[in-house]
Amino acid sequence: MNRTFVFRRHGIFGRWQQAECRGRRKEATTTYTNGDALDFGASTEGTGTVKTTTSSAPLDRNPTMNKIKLQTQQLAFQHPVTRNFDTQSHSPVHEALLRSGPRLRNLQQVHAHIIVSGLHRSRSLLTKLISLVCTAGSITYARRLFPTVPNPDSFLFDSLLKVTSKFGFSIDTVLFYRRMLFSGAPQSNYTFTSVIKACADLSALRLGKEIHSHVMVCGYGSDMYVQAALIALYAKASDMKVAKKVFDAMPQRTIIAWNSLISGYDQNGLPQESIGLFHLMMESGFQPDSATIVSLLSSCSQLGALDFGCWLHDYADGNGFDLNVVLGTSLINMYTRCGNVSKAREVFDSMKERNVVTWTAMISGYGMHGYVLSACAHSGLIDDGRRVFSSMKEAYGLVPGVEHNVCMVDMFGRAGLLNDAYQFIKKFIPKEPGPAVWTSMLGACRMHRNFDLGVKVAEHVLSVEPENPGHYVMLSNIYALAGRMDRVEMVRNMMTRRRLKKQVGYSTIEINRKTYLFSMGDKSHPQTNTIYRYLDELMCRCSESGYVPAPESLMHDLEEEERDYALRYHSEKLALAFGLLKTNQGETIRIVKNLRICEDCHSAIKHISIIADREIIVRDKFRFHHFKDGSCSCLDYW
DNA sequence: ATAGGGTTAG
Repeated sequence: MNRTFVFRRHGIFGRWQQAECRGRRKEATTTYTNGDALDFGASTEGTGTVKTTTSSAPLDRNPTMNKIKLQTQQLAFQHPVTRNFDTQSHSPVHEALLRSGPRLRNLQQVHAHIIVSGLHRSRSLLTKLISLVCTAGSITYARRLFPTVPNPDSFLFDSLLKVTSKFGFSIDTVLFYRRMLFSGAPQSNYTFTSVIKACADLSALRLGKEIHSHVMVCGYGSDMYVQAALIALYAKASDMKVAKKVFDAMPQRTIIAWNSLISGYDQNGLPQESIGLFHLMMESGFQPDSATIVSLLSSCSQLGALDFGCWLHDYADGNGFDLNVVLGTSLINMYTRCGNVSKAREVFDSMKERNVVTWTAMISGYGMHGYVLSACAHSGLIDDGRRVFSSMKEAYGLVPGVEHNVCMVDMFGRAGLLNDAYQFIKKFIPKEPGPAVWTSMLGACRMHRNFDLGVKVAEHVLSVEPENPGHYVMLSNIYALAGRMDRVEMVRNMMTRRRLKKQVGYSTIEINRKTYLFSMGDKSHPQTNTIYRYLDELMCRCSESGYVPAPESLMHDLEEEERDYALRYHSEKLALAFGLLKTNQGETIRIVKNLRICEDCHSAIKHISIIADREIIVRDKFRFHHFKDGSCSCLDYW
């Protein structure tokens, strides 16, 4: 049977995408012949897709090997062969190997040199060659070289596992490990760090657990390197409980183990836990390094915790951490996502090296703050948008994904070009557009009060995703705006019947590096009375200056909070009142909301920015709102 | 004969 397995790693943290960035696009997809099953008798698991196609393995026609044969002949012709079996580091072949570095062209020549020198059975030279070839990005070359090595030993396997896992050829790591088991070469603690890392990159939990049992059997259960790798494995496979268990069982912890766990919490959407663990780490006498800082910056981004983020920036500066691409990009993300674009730009300008991630962070930062999209209502920019979209495919050969389609519909929708949005869906999205696209369309209908189209779209979305409470809320809002209260009631009943609950809305505000959380009608804060009294006072003054509360029909606005509560105790208003009380005149107020800001709050905060004479920045689920002197940076498009 | 590990950005 000629079956070939094609594995394609995807997901944002995928190593193979990184390989593409480094210009190793060719290797982003690798093929495996069917002799190499992935498992050890049990089935495998992973987030990647493993699909089977039928084709013959073209290994014999490998052009690289042909080239080598040719070069070997040429070399033999040009130079008289001097046989030298000396494999010390001074041998000319070995020297050449070290000199060539991870460059494929040079390595091919050295390979030829090895063969003509009769050293093709030297395990040490071949081990080094395979490692370098793999570092140069050619896994196919490495796979071809491996069978030519006589009696592969543990050292060879360890090197292979290390280099393949390091450069993202995770499946090869697993396959070579399997061969290692069959060959009888004993595993070392080095073996396991590489294999576990490969499993982590594949998010292969079951396979990882199997390896974990091998670790225990071989007696490396308390090796700190292996343990750190295991923590990262469980963290990447979203099993934080086991990750913590491994961590707790460590006889002596290392900064790497701390970092693994901290980043694990962060990447599993638990930024509070990640920061809490950091404090614990400091108390245990460990100093954060740049990896710690980077993970914590990401946690700050999630929380919108600017003060803590600034503290981390100062820490990195004060301890002479190098502002490399990773740290710089993390800082840019932290600053934009915590509401300070100009600081982000400062970091961006001071960076020595920038890559596509860095640029994307800066550009999307501007986008979130409305420096790009707020002007979308002008048709000139709509044309720009169209041009950019078509250039994606034509100039860059990129296939538009769901996110790009959503952006286009969103752009048309904001500008009120509902027809264009609809036409775009019909024309550019071949199959069923998917719920995200329709949701965007639905939002546009609501924003521009197009009831007929809105109802039609909502009903369609409901049929596609009957489990998503957001759609019901949106539909009921559209009915409410149209004054069809009977229909509103009907939709609400439908939700109750299907036992669907709306997402709970909350807002956070950071004061003196501490984050405070408010939910609607929240009375848990010790200073609740003061906060409510101050908020009442603020709202009165708003009304005096012309603020009109949103009509009753809007009380259950968007997908958030209970309508039974008065609008004035929405979480963002509570957080704002608290913030005004706790900060000094002239300080900017920053609030983060987990859902979209409601229309009533949006208009109230515009008034409050005048009354309290403050700049107020609210980050909602999608973008930033900068309130100043009675207007908002989103120009009421949101 | 042979070096060496685990953690970090969207």
